[in-house]
Amino acid sequence: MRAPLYRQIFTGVVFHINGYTQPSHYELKKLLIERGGQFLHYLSKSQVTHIIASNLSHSKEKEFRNYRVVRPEWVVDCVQADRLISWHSYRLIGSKNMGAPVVPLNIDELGPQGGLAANIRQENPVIECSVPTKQAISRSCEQKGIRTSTHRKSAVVDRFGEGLNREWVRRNLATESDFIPRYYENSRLHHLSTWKSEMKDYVAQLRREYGKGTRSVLCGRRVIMHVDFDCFFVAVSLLSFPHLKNMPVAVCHTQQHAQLDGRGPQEDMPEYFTGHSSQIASCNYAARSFGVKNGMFLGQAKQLCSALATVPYCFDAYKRVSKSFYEIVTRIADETQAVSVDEALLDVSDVIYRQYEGNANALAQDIRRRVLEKTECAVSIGIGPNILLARLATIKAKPDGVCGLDASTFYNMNLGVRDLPGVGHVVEKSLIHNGISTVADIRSAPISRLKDICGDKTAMLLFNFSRGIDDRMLASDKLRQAFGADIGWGVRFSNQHEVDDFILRLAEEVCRSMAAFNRTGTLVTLKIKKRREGQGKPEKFLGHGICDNISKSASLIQMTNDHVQISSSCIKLLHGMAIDPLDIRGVGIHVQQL
DNA sequence: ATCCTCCCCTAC
DNA sequence: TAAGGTAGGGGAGGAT
Ligand SMILES: Nc1ccn([C@H]2C[C@H](O)[C@@H](COP(=O)(O)OP(=O)(O)OP(=O)(O)O)O2)c(=O)n1
Ligand SMILES: [Mg+2]
Repeated sequence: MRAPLYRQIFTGVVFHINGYTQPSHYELKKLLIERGGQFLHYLSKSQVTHIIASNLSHSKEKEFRNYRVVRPEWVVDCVQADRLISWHSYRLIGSKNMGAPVVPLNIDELGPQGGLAANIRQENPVIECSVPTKQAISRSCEQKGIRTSTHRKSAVVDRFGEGLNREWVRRNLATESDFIPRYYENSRLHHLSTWKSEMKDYVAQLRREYGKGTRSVLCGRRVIMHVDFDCFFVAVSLLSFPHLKNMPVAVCHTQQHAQLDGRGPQEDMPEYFTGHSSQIASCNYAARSFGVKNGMFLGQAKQLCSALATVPYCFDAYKRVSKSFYEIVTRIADETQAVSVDEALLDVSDVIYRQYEGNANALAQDIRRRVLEKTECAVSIGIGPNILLARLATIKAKPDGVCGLDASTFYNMNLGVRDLPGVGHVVEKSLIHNGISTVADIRSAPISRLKDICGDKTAMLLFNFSRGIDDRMLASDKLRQAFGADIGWGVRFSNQHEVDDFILRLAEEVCRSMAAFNRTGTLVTLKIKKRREGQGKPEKFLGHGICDNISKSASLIQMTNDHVQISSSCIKLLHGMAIDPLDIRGVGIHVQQL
C-alpha cells in the first residue's frame, strides 16, 4: 500500500457542498478527499460536519442554521497551512467573530479513525470532552460557596443587560447547585406535567380499589362527560383569600401581591425586574371580562385591568383538591381518563341507565354537587356522544354549569377553527392563510386540500371533527413511552464546564424519575435551545427568548437509567453540536425506547 | 413499506 | 423580582 500523497488533515471531516462555489465544486472535493475528508453528495444531516457554500438562499439559511456552514476559503487556507484551521472565522452564517470558543467536533461520534484526535486538539486545545465526576462537582460547588473578597465568584457574562450580575439574579441562575429543585418547586408547568402523570396513576389505582373492570365498549351509543374546574388555580387559592372573591383576581408569581400586605414596590427597579413578565397561570371570570387571559404576562394584564389583584400559588392545595376530585369521579364513572390536574373525561354510558334512568343531566349535577361539597370549588360539565362534543359542550357550560351538545346543535354553533381541539395558533394560521377560518369552512373543503395544508392525519381528524365525528375511545392506561426533563428559564452559562455540570444534574433528574417508575431505556436525546442569531434580551425575565431548537439522539448499548451513562452520552452529543455556551438558553434530556 | 433521526405542534 | 415543562401525535426525508 502506498503512503498518501498529502497529510490527512481533513480526516473526520464529512462535508457537503451547496450551490455555486469558487473554487469549483470539483476542486474543493479533490482537495478535501485527497486529505482524508469524506464527501456527501446528498446532505445527510446526521453525518455531515461541515457544509461548504459561498452564499445561501433564504430557505437554505434557515435550514442550515444549526450547522457549521463555512466559506470555501476555509478549505483553501487549511490546505495552504497544511493543517486544520479553526472554521469559526470562515462562518457563512452568523457572526464572524464570536467572543468565546466553540466546542470542537466530537471525535467519538466520527468513528474509529485515529488521526483526528491530534488535529482536533490542535484546533482547540483547551476544551476536553469529559464527564465531570461527582467529586469534581461538589468541589466546584464548594468553591462557589466561598464568598470572600479574594475568592469571589467570577463575573457572569452579561452581554444583553439582563442584570445577570445583580446578586439576587445570580442566585437564580442554572449554575447554582440547588437550581433544579428550587426551580421545579416553583414552576407551574412542571407541576402540571408531573400531576398529569400522577393522576393517571392515581386513577388506575382507584379503579382497582373500586373494582372497576374494563367497560364493554364496543356497542351502543356512548355518553361522554368532560369535567373541568372553573379557573382552577384561582378558585383554590381564593379559599385562602376569600375577601377577594368578587374582585378580578389572577394567580402568578410576584413579590408584590400588594393588596394582601399593603406593600408597594421595594425601591426603584427597572420594569424588567419587577414582575411585568410574570405569567398569569389562571384568572377568574371577573378578570376575564377585562380581556385578561391565562398565560398572559402580568404587565399586559395590568394594562387591561389596573385593579387586578394577584394571589400566590398554593401548589399543595391544588394537588389535594385534584385527588378528591378524582376520587369522586372515578367512583361514579364507568371509565375515567385523567386529562390534567383539573380536568377529566368520563365514559358514563352504562351508569346513567343503571342509576340515573338515562338522565345525564341529573348525573352531571350530582357530580357538581359532590365536588363542590368536598372541595368548595365549582366544576363545569360538558356532555356529548363523543369526546369532541363533550369538550365543546364544556365551553358553553362554563362557568358553573352543565351543557349537552349533539351534532346538529354543533353545526349551528358557528365555531372558529381554533375552537377545535388540536388546532393551535400555527395550524389556525395556515388554515386561515388558505381561506379556511371556520368549522363550516373545513366542512366544505375537499379532504385533499386539507391534507395539503396540514398533513394527512390532522386533515382526517379535522375533516371528521368538522362534522361532529370523533371515534376516539378514552385512553386506556398506556405505558409511558418517554421520560424527560427540560429547563428553559434561568439558563445562562459563562463557560463549557458550567454546561457539562448542568447536564449531569439534569440527567440525574431524569434518572431519578425513571428509577422511581422502575424503568430503563436505550435512546437518549439532548435538546438545546440556542439563542437565535441577532436576538438579545428575551421578552421574559431570564426566559429563553426566541431560539433555534437543536436535538441530537444516541442509542446506548444496553437498557439503562444510570445517570453516569446518560449524562456522558449527552455531553458527547452536545460537543457534536458546535454551540457557544453563552448562547444556550435551554437544555432538555429525554430517554425513550423503554 | 417501514424505520430512524430531527424536528414541529398541542394541551394543560 | 420569577420560576417559558413535558408526553405524545405527527411529518419530512433519508436509510434499510
Ligand atoms: N397557560 C396556562 C393554562 C393553564 N394553567 C393552569 C392553571 C389553570 O387553573 C389550570 C387549568 O387550566 P384550564 O385551561 O382548565 O383553565 P382554568 O381552569 O384556569 O379556567 P377555565 O377552565 O374555567 O377556563 O392549568 C397554567 O398554568 N397556564
Ligand atoms: Mg379548568
